[in-house]
Amino acid sequence: MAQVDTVTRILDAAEELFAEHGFAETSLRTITTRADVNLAAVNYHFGSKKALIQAVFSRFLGPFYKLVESSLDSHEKMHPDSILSIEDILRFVARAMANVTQGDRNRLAIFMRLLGLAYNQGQGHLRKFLQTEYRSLFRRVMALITKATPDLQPVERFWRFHFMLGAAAFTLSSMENLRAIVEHDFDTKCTEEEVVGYLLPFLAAGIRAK
Amino acid sequence: MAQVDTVTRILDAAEELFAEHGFAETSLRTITTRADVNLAAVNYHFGSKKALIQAVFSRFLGPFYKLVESSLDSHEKMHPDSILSIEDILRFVARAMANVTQGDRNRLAIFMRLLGLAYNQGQGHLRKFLQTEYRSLFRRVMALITKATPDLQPVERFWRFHFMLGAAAFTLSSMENLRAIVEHDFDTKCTEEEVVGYLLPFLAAGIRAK
DNA sequence: TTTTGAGTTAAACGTATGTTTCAAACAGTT
DNA sequence: AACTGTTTGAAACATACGTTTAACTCAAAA
Repeated sequence: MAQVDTVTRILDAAEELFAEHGFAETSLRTITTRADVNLAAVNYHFGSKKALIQAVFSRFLGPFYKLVESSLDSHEKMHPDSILSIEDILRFVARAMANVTQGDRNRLAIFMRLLGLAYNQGQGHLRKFLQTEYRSLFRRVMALITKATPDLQPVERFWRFHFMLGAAAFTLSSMENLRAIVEHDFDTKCTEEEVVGYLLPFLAAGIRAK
Repeated sequence: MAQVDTVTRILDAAEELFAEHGFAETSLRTITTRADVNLAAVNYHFGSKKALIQAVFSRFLGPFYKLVESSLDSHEKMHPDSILSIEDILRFVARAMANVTQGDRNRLAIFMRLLGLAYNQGQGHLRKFLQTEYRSLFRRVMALITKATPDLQPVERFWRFHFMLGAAAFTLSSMENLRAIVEHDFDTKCTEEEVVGYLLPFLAAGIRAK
């Protein structure tokens, strides 16, 4: 076996390059070159480019999924019948993300960029893949949000949820650029934690507007 | 001259297809086929695909830009020294957008998609094009927002502004997809106006959180 | 009438893409 | 050491792309 698994090297390279340039704009040759792997390796190990894209998602979403599930489970075991506030829910999610991305600062931005692309990319196989593969987690979080915002109409809650998703995906995915602007315009540095600290109150206030 | 100008037919087709499938995923052949125009016409009239993308955007941005400027001008002439609320500012922008996009539903998605790409795409031609084309309007709106939120720290206002931008860009650019989900999950149809009607209170509440 | 020049057309060009092929190299088992 | 299934390697394949070319159309100017 090589120093690092071929599959892993491909996933690492693809993750970075997809986030940087998008899916259609990133060729398998660029990926395999950066991964220092033969071109055919992608089709051998993953089957197709589409499958590689989905694999990139799964590697991130899998651990994230389990972490959110387990932390929610343990919380519900300790505090049954408790109703989480929006802030609580967001903190749970944010903490899981921080845990999954820890060690690789760019990983959060990368994932958010992928998420944004997945939503925008036309009749994407990506969105359907995400929807079917991670429906139960989505529903569980959505159910918590529903309990936390009992006065909201379902449709409006749906839209506000995606407003939150958009605010997070957009800013966190271009965090690098935005932080550079902040440093230039305000002569201040922002850590990732500070940005998340700004974000969560914004989201919470937004979802219970009026 | 044909029934409709070749240039216009190309722009119309490109606008629809870009919104539907994205830029990289839309080929010139698809565009020229739908426009019922020869393939070479794009390169003859616009020079390149990049230039076509910018032209599509300019056709939207030009009128939008002028509309916001003039409506702000006339308001300031009628009510000098008045301080606009966040809701007022958002309504000005939304109304200009509605005016520019009226009659063609995809235009809003196009614009938002371009905006997202411009922010995400590291050093693409889009970002520079938008920055130079967009700057003075951006600064004017930002100044109004500053007056409307005097208690906010500049850095936090900067972030909250981009949270708003993100929520809008993300949801409006994938509005087609999201509306389909709403129709499937809630058995309800959402008009664009309704979505914007949901969006603005969310944004306003978010930017003055706490 | 002839000339001009912008507009259109069909075809081709060069390049880049995702994918496939098949022989060579490898690792583990007997 | 020989066999076996798995992984890699270099090359080719078929296709799709953006772009360019050069012949052609045709209305208006000279």
